[in-house]
Amino acid sequence: MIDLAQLRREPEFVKAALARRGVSSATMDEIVRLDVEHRRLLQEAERLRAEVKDLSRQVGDARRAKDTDAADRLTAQSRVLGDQEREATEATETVATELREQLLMIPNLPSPDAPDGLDEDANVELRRWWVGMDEGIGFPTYGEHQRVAHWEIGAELGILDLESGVKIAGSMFPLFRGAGARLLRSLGYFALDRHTGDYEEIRPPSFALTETMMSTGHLPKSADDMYAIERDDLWAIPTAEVPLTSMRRGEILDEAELPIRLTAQTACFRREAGSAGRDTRGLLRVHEFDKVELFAYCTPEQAEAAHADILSRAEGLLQSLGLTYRVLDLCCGDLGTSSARTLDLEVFSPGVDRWLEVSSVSWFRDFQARRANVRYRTSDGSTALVHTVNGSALAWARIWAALVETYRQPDGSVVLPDVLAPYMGDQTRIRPKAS
RNA sequence: GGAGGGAUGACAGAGCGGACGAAUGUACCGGUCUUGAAAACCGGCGUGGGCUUGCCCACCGUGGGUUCAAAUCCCACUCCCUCCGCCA
Repeated sequence: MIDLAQLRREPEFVKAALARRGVSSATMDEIVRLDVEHRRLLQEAERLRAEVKDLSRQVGDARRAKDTDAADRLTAQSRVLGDQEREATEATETVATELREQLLMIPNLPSPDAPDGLDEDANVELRRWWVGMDEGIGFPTYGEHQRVAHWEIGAELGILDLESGVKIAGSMFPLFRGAGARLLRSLGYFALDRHTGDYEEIRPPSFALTETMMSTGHLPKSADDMYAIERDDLWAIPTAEVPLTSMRRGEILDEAELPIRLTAQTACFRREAGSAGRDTRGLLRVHEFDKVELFAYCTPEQAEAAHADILSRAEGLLQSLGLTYRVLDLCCGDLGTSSARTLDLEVFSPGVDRWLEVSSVSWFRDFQARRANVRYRTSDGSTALVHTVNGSALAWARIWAALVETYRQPDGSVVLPDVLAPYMGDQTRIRPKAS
């Protein structure tokens, strides 16, 4: 949620910042109008309530003094004012609700550093990395044996069974077999082991309350992108960011605790409602995948370093796996609702000949903290909102796809990166079943 | 799923219709005393909101209701504890 006090203080600044991501000035004017109206009504309601309270005290005094006449007179007076107060409060609530609903739809102010632009074409590529780059070797050229889509490789090796997934849950729910399934498990262990020294390992619930979804900004705006279990008023989490942000919801943290750094592996569920018909083949876009997330609650001063740390860890994993990737600086229009600045990592997948988004490293400033009401006690004793930052360390499915395509050999087998050997039972190569 | 008990400030714990935003204790912060520390004593010590910055308003698990007046009474829900049943 944006800061309403800031909107009052410097409306033109806020409007200009939001205009960079396509929020109209008229929308903000309406919010300002509601805010003014709300405060006007609130003052009137509170004035009446103060009067009723005062009269009630006088009734008590009169009763104790056995002055029945005065008590009856004051009671009648208070009753009349009470009715007025109820009306005024109701009017205040109506406007407050309207204001809250509008405010919840407003995205975060983009960072001044975020590039201009209204769609993904305006994203800025910051850098690329590939194996051997540091030694002066040029961007890799991929052989014909690597120009095979992962779903073909998966079928060939018997490690990906999309048909069974469809049978069980419908399209875009993949099923992995044998070494393919173990490869996923290995990626999870590998990513967690890399970070659990500095980030506390968390295993959160996979479902969340509406309030929890509100806190990160996934609701009310993105309801169609998520799976709902209406009977129990629960939502399937689209990322571990959701439970981790609410883990300390409503708390006032000790400044000495910060930054609080957490990591969690969870399943992530996405309906992909807006993308029907796109990327339907293989693992490019799926409804369920696993992901290791890195997350931190921190002070505003710590946020930049925390963001950079998560980015370098996410990059470090891709480098260890020997995957080619690039870093994109998302333009204002392509930022997620809650984010002020996001850097995306995309791996190059030679078989499908595309860059695949595998990580989003975002800085939310106090946007989510305001919704989740997560604060910390500063050294001078006052409270302030924390900043939240997070990023995917490793998101499967797409990583899996890029791995098998990148490491496919001329004989059709897939060689596994050395770093996974301890997790693969020292298996270093996946061979076709027949051979 | 059934029966009972409970939910109050950082923690413990009182209050069970009328000056209660809330006694008391602990913890914490400042001061006195002390070479220093402890003890003792004194003072401070919830969060948010509104505006005329001194005042007002809200919050005692959540949401409704009764009343001139609700932490306190009534209803529903949630969560925690104990017991019974079922179960990975």
